[in-house]
Amino acid sequence: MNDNAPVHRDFVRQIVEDDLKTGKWEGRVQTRFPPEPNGYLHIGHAKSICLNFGIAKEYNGLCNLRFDDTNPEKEDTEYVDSIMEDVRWLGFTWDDRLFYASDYFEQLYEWAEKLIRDGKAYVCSLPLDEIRSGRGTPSVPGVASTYRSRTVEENLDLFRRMRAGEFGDGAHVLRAKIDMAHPHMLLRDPIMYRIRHAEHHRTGNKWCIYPTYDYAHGQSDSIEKITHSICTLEFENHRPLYDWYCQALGIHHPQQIEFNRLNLTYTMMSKRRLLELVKGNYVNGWDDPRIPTIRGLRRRGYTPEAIRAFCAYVGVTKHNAVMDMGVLENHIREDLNRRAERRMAVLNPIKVVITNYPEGQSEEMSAVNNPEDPSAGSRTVAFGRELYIERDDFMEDPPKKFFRLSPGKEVRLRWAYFVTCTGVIKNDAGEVTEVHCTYDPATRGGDAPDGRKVKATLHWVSAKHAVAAEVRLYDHLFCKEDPDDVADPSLDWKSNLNPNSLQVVTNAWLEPELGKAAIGDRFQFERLGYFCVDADSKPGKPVFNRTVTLKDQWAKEQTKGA
RNA sequence: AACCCGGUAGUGUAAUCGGUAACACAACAGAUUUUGGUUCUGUUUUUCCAGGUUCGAGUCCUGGCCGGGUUACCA
Repeated sequence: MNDNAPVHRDFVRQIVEDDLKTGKWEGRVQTRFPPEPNGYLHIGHAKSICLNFGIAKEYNGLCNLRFDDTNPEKEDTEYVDSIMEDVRWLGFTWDDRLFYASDYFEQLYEWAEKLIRDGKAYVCSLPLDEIRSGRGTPSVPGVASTYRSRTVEENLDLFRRMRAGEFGDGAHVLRAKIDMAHPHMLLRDPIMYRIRHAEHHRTGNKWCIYPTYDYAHGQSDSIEKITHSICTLEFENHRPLYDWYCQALGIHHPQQIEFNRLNLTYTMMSKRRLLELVKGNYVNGWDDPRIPTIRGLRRRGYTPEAIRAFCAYVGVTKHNAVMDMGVLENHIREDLNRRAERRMAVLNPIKVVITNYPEGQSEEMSAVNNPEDPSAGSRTVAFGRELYIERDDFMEDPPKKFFRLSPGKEVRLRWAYFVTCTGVIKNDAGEVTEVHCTYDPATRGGDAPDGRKVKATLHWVSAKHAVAAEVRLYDHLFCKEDPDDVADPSLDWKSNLNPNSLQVVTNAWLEPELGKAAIGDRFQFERLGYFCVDADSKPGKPVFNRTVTLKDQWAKEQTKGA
């Protein structure tokens, strides 16, 4: 995975390159990532972050981090802090270019007065519902507000008194005077300022009027001398307004470019719904490894490199697309396959007794840490008479394509010996509680001197030396590819939540080396998947999260039979 | 309904002023393998429809069809 690998130019980069060629912005490239601090960042934001910071880097430009904090009732410093942390974790830096739309409130206010003086804005005192109904419908033109013809002096006076706090919430708004019959609903005298006696997380109680997104965003871009204002498709309709404000004010006018937002199967990206899942305790916080937040993915064991590679892979276009979750999973597999050291762990243990191995004896077997990376070296793994293997790796009465252990069959124990199953012990219920085997001392290390082959290699741990652990197995958050796919109209998307999205294994056994792992460390548990050490780990009581399973040919084979 | 945007293998993308459809993943088959992992090889499947312009159209034009967005004092 090479972040600097030549990628084909998407349409946004083509625009940037064309502008560079024609000298439209004097050779400058300046972008920005403008989150509203009202929620945690998710992988959809990662796509936007990679695009904005990526373009700036590729074309010797700059990318600002700007908080779009124009709605005090929904925003909080908690979100500001988490967003900065997540952007940094993803591997991007804004140096000293950290801005807030709230930094521009005074300038925005002055520009509003200018629009009033130019006859392009007015104070409207209609109640909310009348403003709404007055706007008409897409097919029916709107009706001019009775306040549309107020004089400049009256508007200025009222607007200043709005700022001074003389009126209650909703008593007046400032509207742009555009065209009440415009086919674009957004251009039918949109609201620029509303009265909100609310404390803002940065400006405190200095203001009681706050600019709307449309009145603040383009001008913030303009103040920062942004060249390319890249946003998602749902703002396409807002571009005429963006352009109108810049033109009416006669200020630096960046180009707004819209791209398609990222959608993934089996999950969802809506901030509102993510908030609902967290507040409703459907998941355990914003860093729950099942949700697609940046910190959820981080806790799950994803690397910034894998996320960046994925974002580059998904591409940038203008039509809605839904990426298969499997593609994201493949990216973390690809990254971790190269980097993660191998270890052995048994999640669903069944005991194996090597009946011809001396009681009380044990030995150290040498195991390669990463076959993809010779420099990762090797470690030793304790072997003994009693072992645990995966319950799924033994079948008393196996189907034809089952290569693993069964009575009379010989398999290899990874890095140890060939063993042959000689029998089983069962409990009163008829369940197998112990598998008996004999080993071939000549196969130490896992190779048979006589050249004979086995069809399977199993992972194992020594019962006497193994470390106990909790392992959390994650699956898709939703049962359906599309969480909104609900047949029963009385149900909503939450009815598609996967009840088995978290499975906690409390009696897993790990090879001794894993007892030393530190929080955040990532490993491949051989034949099972990639796992990382969770923050809930305590000394002597490690907790692992499964990041993703390995591809599993055998599991696929079994689904076919079913 | 009006306005805006978009339709290329199953999925995501490419084909850069019109030049004869490709890449990745998935799927399937095989090889290799001390992980049923990795790696490698091969196979299947594509321009929404109908006209038009042209020697030639995924690309341009016209008309349909389908999908998404918008109709917040959210962003």
